Amino acid sequence: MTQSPALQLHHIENKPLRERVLDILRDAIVSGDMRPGQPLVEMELAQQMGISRAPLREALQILSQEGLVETIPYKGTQVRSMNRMDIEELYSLRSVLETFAVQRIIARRSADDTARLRAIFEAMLAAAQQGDLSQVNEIDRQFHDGLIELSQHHLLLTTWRSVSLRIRQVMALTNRRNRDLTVIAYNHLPMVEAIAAHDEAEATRLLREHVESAAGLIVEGWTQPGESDPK
Amino acid sequence: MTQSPALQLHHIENKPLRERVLDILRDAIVSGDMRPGQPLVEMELAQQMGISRAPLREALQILSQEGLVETIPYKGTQVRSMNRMDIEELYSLRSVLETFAVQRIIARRSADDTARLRAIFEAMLAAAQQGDLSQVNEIDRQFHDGLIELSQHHLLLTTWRSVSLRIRQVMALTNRRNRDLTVIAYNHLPMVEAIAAHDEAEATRLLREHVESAAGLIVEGWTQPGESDPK
DNA sequence: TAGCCGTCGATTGTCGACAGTTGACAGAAA
DNA sequence: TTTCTGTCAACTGTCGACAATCGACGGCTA
Repeated sequence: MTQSPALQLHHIENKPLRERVLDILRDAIVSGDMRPGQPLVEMELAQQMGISRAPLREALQILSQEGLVETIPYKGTQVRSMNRMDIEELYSLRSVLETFAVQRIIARRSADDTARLRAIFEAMLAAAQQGDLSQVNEIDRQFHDGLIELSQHHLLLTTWRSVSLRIRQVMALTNRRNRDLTVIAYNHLPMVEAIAAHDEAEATRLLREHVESAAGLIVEGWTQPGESDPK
Repeated sequence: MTQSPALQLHHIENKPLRERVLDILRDAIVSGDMRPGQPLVEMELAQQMGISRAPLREALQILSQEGLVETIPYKGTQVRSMNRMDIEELYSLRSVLETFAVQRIIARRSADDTARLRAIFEAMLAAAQQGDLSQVNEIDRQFHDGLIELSQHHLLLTTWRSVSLRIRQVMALTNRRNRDLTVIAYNHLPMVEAIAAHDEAEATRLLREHVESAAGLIVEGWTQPGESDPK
């Protein structure tokens, strides 16, 4: 028998524990629930999740590679703390990567691309008009992730993931004052239009400006959280 | 007692097994001793090195994050194979990262930086004149690593490491015809001079050209090794 | 009192054994 | 034959126990 017809059972996925643990911990870190400097004791976490240390350690390895935690052999692991320079580096590299993505998008001149970006912008605007901050943030993330994806550069995507995770962490740790959400949303429009117009110079200029202003807002009021500044 | 005077004992280092294993495997891969597609069976490797599977697995995790091997849950790990597109992505991202580094170096306008680059160039030229291919390659690596280091951007350095490892692998897997070594060496001189002259436009143009020609040489005669091309 | 050194608890590193998953193969059913 | 199903071997995933390391504490000696 091939298959009884209409009944569609959905895929039950069986990830290794390591990956489920990874998702949980990563989420806790980038959401700010686990704060910089917080020690991650293997036994403790494993017990808490009801698993053994092996898969937990493997998850920590990966987080370490992603730059979210810091492990010192024979000493332990803690959530990585960031100082001003880390944040500047983060945002400057982000700017470089996104610029590269935009250049590739423009070079391809695909109408689908601009349509998708426009759609994301519309969604962001709608959320902004309803004053839904977290939704705006979520869509903003989609917008920038979208730029990278549309560039169709797999290695860039991989590299981006690691940078963007830490940016999310930084944003979660920053208590932003509520600026006007619709202004934030409209900030994205010129960039979409520049891409649609295949105007590389303008698009990259706008992007750089966009990222730099974002960085500025963050760096400005730092020093509170993970004090790893002085020496 | 503080210390008896002149006797200098050098540091005996005690890395976890995981890291020593990592170094060995990484080296075998980027040197081309382990070829793309080659399966890495945990039990086999562990036995061969006389250790247990735990630290070996942790090393494989990291290699996987570095993009040197590919792991599929419950199936296994193998040396990652690369097709033409992978190589194009590798070199295009490399170009972006190095360009960024050069811009930062120029912005800092440090005489020490240019002195160091000049010194590396001199060494490369000397090796080239003696026809020492592997030495030229080694110094070429130092040159490009040097650009990244001099940019004083820690996150960039981290990102670079992963890209440069895979580039080394690609180069090791390519049977280059022996071009004139002194020509290769002299190719680096204009870039050093452009940096010394703080001429950003020229420096980035030269760099892009440099990387693109390198990529061209590789991509041209590919298809031999890790055939993961078709579908 | 000041400096050295053994001891100890907490935590990470490593190991060997067992459980679960996969793909291939052989044999039963149609 | 062809299709399905049980079985098996080769792995990877997970576990609990043991070994090694580190920092701190406290006693010993000068």
